[in-house]
This record gives sequence, C-alpha cells and structure tokens, in this order.
Amino acid sequence: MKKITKTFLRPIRYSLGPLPPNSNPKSPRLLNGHLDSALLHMALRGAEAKFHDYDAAITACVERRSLRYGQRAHAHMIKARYRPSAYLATRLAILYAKCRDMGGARNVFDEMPERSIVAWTAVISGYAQMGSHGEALELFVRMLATGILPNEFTLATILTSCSGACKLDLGRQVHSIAIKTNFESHIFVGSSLLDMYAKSNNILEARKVFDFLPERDVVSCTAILSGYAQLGLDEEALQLFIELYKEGMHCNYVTFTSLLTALSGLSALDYGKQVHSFTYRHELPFYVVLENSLIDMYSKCGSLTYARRVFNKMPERSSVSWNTMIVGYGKHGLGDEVIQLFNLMLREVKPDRVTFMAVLSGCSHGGLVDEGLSIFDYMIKEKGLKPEIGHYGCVVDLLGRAGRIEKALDFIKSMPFEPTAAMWGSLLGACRVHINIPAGEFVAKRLLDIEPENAGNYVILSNIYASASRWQDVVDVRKLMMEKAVIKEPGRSWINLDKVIHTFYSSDRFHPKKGEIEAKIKEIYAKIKEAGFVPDLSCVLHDVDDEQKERMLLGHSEKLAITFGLMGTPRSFMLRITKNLRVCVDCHNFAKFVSMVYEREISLRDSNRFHLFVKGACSCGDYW
DNA sequence: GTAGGGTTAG
Repeated sequence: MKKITKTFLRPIRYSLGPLPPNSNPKSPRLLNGHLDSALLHMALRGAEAKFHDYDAAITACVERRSLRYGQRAHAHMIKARYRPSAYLATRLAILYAKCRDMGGARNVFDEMPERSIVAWTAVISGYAQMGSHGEALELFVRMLATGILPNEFTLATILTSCSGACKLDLGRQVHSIAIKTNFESHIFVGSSLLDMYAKSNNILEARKVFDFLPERDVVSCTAILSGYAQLGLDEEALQLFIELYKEGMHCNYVTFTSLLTALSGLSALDYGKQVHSFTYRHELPFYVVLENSLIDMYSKCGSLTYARRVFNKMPERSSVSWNTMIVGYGKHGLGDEVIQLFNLMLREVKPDRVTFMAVLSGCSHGGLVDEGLSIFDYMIKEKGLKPEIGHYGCVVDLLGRAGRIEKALDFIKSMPFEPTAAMWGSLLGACRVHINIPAGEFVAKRLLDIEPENAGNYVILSNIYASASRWQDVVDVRKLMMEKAVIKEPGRSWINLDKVIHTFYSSDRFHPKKGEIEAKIKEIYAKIKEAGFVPDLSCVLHDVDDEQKERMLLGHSEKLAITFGLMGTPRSFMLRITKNLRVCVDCHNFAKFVSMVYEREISLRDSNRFHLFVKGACSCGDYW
C-alpha cells in the first residue's frame, strides 16, 4: 500500500495527458495501470479533486475507450459534489458516446446548462455510429431549432445519417446548409455528401460533388468509387479507378475492397488477381473485410479453388467470411461442400440470418432438397431464429425443385408475409421443369400482376405451354406481353480476355467483329444441329415467322459471347461467360451442345447461379 | 474536444 501511495503522490507528473511516447498503446495492462492510478489519486484527494484530476482521468478513459473507469470517474464527481464545467461535461458526453453508452451520454448532455456545438456533435455522432440514424437526425433538427449552426464535424456526421435513414430530402437540405456555411468543399463534408448522393441512387450528383472538391484524398476517392460499385456501375467504377490511380491516388484496404466489388460484378478475374497480388506484395496488414472481398471476387469470377485458398489462409474469420464461401459453393451447385462448410462453421462461429439464407439457397442449387428442409427446421427449433421472407423464399424454391408444387403453394399460404415476385418467379421455373401447366398458369397470373415488366416471366410461361404443344397459348402469351407493353431489359453478356471485357448485346448490330461472329455462329449452328440440337422457338415472343425466330435466337447475347470466345482461344481454354439476366432455355441447350461438339468447357454465370457445361451436360442439372 | 469511404443473402 505504501509503495502505491508513493508512486501516486509523485507530484502531479502522473498527469494522464497522452501516454508517454515510448509506451505501447496496445498494452491494456499499462493503460489500465494509468487509469487505476488516476482514479486512485482522485479517491485519495476525495473532495479535493480538481478539474485537472477529472480531466486527466477522462482523457485516459477516452483514449482507452474505457466505459467502466469513465463511469467511476463520473461517480466520483457526483459523490464529491463537483459541478463540472461546460468543457468537462462535454468531455464526459464524448466519453459516453464513444463508448456507445448513449443513455449515459444523453444523461450528461441533457443536464448540461449550456451546450456547445462540440457537445451536440459528439452525441449526434454517437447515435450515427450506432446506426441510430433517426435519433441522430432528431437531435440535429433540435439543434438547428435552438439556433446553433453546425460546423464541418456536424455536417460530415449528419450526412451519413441522412443516407443511413434514406432521407434524401433532408440530405439536400443539409447540403444547402453546407453551401451557406461554406463547408461544401470541405474534404470530410464533401466525401460524406457525395456518399450520401451515391447511396441514394444519385450517382451524377455524387460525381458533381466529387469533381468540385478542391482536394481529394483516399477517402473521397474511395467513396465515389464505391458509389459506382454499389450501384452496379462496375465498368464505370473500374474506369474511374484506373484514371485516379494514374493521377496518383492513394489506396488502402477500403479502396481495394470497393474495387473488388466492381471486379466481382464484372467477373474480371485478371484484374482481381492483380489486386490480390498488389495487396500481397505490399504486405498490407491483415484485414478480414478485404479478405472477405477477395473470397467473393474469386468465387464470383468462377475460381472457387482460389477463393478457398484465401479462406484457408486467413488467421481469423468473421461470419461474413464463412457466409461468402458458402454462397460461393452454393452458386456453383456444390451442395455437399455447402453442408460440409456449414458444419465446420458451427464449431467456430455463430451462424446468422445470412448464413441460413446461403445454406438454404445452396441446398436448392445443389439439389439437396430434404437436407435444406431439415436445416430450415433446425434454424427455427435449435437456433431459435425467426425466419425472414428470404428464408421462406428459399423453402419455396426447395419444394418447387422437388416438384412438390402444391406443397409450395400451401407453404406460401401459411407464410406471415405477402409472397414476393422472386418467390412466384422461382415457382414458375419449377412449373416449367416439372411441366405443371395448371400450377404454372396460377403462378404466372400472380407473378404478372406484381411484376408485369419482366419479359423473362412471359418467356418461361411460353416455354411451359410449348412443352405441352399448346401453341395457341404460346401465341396468347405473346399477345399478353404486347398488351402490357413490356419493356425488356436488354440482354447483355460478356467475356474477359486478356483484361479486355468483350460485351455483347442481344442482336448486336454494332460489334466491330460482327461479320466474323455471324459466319462463325452459322458454322456452330450447323454443327450442333447435326448433333441433334433443336431450337426452342417458344423463347421468342415476337410475332414473326419461324425462320425469323431462329435468327433472333441466334442473336442472344450469350451465344454471341460463346462464339467470340471459341474464335479467339485454344481448345483447352475454359470459356467464362457472364450474363446480366437469367439464361434462356434455348441458350442453355446451345451451350450444352457446344460443350459436347467443340469439346469445350463453358462456365456461364447468369443472374441466378453458375452453369458449368461439360460434354453436353450442365452442373445445374437443368434446374434453374 | 466533435468528422467522411468497406465485405456476405434475395
């Protein structure tokens, strides 16, 4: 005791300010030692404790993010009947807010006789960082009503809450405050502002803010990059990155994570590998988020082996790492691997709602119907998780795949949610595979009511009628589509060769190699027809003759991409094609025949899953 | 003293 007292009574030099420069900030023992001494000192001084004692203690607590010690210092103040100055009260509020104790922060804040902009900002930012954007906005509005103007800190914070709470209108008002207060071009405010616009789907406004920033740094560049990537404007994101990188942009792990999102969307394996080797060569410290992004990139680029290698090498994994890897196996139809990894995961990390979504959808793609159904039960009964609409959707898909369509319809009736277009869509696909016309008609009616603009739905219904030779009904579907004035999302497929993305649109009339591709596709068509390929004319919903329909089918973008790939690569080269929509029956069949006749492996990623065509068969087992 | 960008499902 004596020894401690001695250490302690060293004249005020113990002052807790910042830690001595040679101390290791990561050592909690040392730091807690300091905190202990500060608090003990306060205790010894009892009612004598002064501003400096409290200030020192709070400073140390903020640095250490130690709520426990902070509360003790606060309690000591109350016990000693010490009335903190506005400054000290602000610091206490900051401490609580940073330690995510918003109850504590509000107590201090509400009792403050006068509140500076710093106090307001600290509490608002506490709410924002906890994701309580509603509270943050409410407090901000109250602040304005009090007549206090925000500073650059407040603006940068509140803009994140505007996008977090999806309040674009409010965000625009904050923007005008930023203009009035002359903070629009402030680097923190600007990057928050452009992020707000990007997250609310206004990429052009985001770009305008970015272009007008007088200076750029790694955060503002990453914000605009991720803005493009998150909206699926992957090519624009890649172009912008290349541009900014040439101009000397700095990158950190967040930049690479955003870039990888865009590269995953593009299936740009070569670029993805380059990012990977860059982070590897520069010995960037280990970040789980970046590694997760790498796993996702590799699996979305069709390279599960690489994805698993990254996964295996991680010194620590989050649930996102496991989920991403499970999704990867699922999308490739590898049901056994999904189950295996899920079982391994249960030993290490707690599965969450996304895990079950991934496992259920993986079981469906892998044809593990009963396993999927029992995992749904397990999720509810053993794990006590309440299934969400997406989980119900996966079960509908599982039942449909097994041909238990009546059961799926009963299941939909028993749900506590309204069925979604995705559910009806998956069930319509099931009706096509299992040729169930009455159910198909029933499902299509509901689907076309809520999603009349999706041309793919009409095509599947047409396929269903065609498979039963009900040609008049095929014609009626076509008419129905004309009546509803369906606007087709243009089909687009692409293939990456030597870091060049070759994109093809349906009936591409402008491709520079149009002539060569046309000649080659005619050759392919003749060869596969010889091998038994029959075009599925029910995939065309235009009112034209059969010959014209055949020509239109040959114009489908994935066929053009496959043809282009065959032209420019050796036989051992696996063709990796990506499509923006679901693959149609005719193209699926086309790819099967090409894989057989040309002895070529084709990996086709559509909006739903991967299809691996080898020797005339597809890994999806013709169910998708 | 208070501040900005990031990964997985459908």
